[in-house]
Amino acid sequence: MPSKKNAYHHGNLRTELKDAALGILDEGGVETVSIRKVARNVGVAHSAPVNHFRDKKALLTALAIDVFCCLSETIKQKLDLDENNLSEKIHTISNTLLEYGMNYPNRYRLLWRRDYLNNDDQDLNVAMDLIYDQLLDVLSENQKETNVSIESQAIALWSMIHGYITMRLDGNLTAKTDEQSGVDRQSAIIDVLLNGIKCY
Amino acid sequence: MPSKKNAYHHGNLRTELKDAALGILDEGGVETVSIRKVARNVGVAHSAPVNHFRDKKALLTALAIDVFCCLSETIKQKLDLDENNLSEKIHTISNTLLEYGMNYPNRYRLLWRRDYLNNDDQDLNVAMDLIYDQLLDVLSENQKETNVSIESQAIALWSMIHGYITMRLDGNLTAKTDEQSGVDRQSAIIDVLLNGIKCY
DNA sequence: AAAGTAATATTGACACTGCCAATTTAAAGC
DNA sequence: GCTTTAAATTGGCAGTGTCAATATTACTTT
Repeated sequence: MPSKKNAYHHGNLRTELKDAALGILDEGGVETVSIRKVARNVGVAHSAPVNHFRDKKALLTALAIDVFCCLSETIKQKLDLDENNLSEKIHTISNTLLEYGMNYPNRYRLLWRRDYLNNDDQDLNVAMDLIYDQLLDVLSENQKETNVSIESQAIALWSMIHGYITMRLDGNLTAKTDEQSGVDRQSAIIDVLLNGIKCY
Repeated sequence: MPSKKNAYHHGNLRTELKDAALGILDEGGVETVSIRKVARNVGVAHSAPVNHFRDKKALLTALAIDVFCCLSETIKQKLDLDENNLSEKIHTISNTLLEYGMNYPNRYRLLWRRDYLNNDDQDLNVAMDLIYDQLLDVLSENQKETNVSIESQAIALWSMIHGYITMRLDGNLTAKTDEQSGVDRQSAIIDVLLNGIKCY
């Protein structure tokens, strides 16, 4: 039933709307996504989407869920790929997220634009937790005893990665190698977290 | 010359526009700020602001600059207050930023909404660097030799603080105390950065 | 003081937006 | 075959940012 061309009832309008919206999102960011433009690109009346997405937030939320799932799936695959040690796994997660953010900046940004999303959407929140849970899993492997909880470690890591990517995407930082160690900045800040600033 | 009431020429319209915009920003976030609404609140024609702010971005950029300056000034004062050691200074910066973010969530968010700001505005970028430079200054006090550069340490710290605040403001995290150490989460993640995750 | 210039505010308009209501069309269920 | 339901259409409303033309005031220069 999904293949009905030139029909009044489109058949798979929902999917096509998402695809079109994703295209517009990639192109110009979430601000440029308008329901009417999406409808226009699909070739359908400006009010047709309402049957599939209650409002603009519903459409964008659906996109964000897809992105979250895709992203956590990618991380999962990379982690499963080879049997790395703990610190390598952390670098892998960090690099995967950064790479995705650089490749799809507007998709990554959408994930955190809560003002454009239905924050109460349960599917969205479940999808968000997929990544955080992976961090928890990886950190749980650590045998060394620590002062603070695994949760705080995961939040510290998650915060740092997200903050760094955000700034990179916003153009506040540029891709550079660490002036001292010679590794790229992304790896350097992860190393800071792993080893500590160790003051005094 | 700033005091001219009931005059055709307002006198200090620019300042009043900023104040009104700040009020709307605080109330409902950057999305709810519209030039027309600002003009209405000030009691002036919908197109009057154009003489003082070229467009909406110019108005919001002016606000962001003020916020950045106010914020870095607050940090400066708190750091000068007493002669703390390095780790305490870092906690102070972190706490100050978080506190400001919790008190003025929409102002803090505005700082990073580069799509609403004139990114090329030089004053804005200078104001942004005020905070980062303070981080650099504090970290430069560290005597211990490190693997990575001060810059990477500052970026790591800045990223983590910003990422954490962002998530807190977005409701992805709630205020909690660390399950293990008993200190608040904000302090806990700073401690993670200071001491390191220490895996091997 | 008068005239001319620049700054500032007003009004009106345009194209765009999200959303809503009423309507038309097609599909599905009995 | 008829009814019900789903899906898409059209038209309209209030709101937006921005522009152009105009009116008003303030400042400068003579």
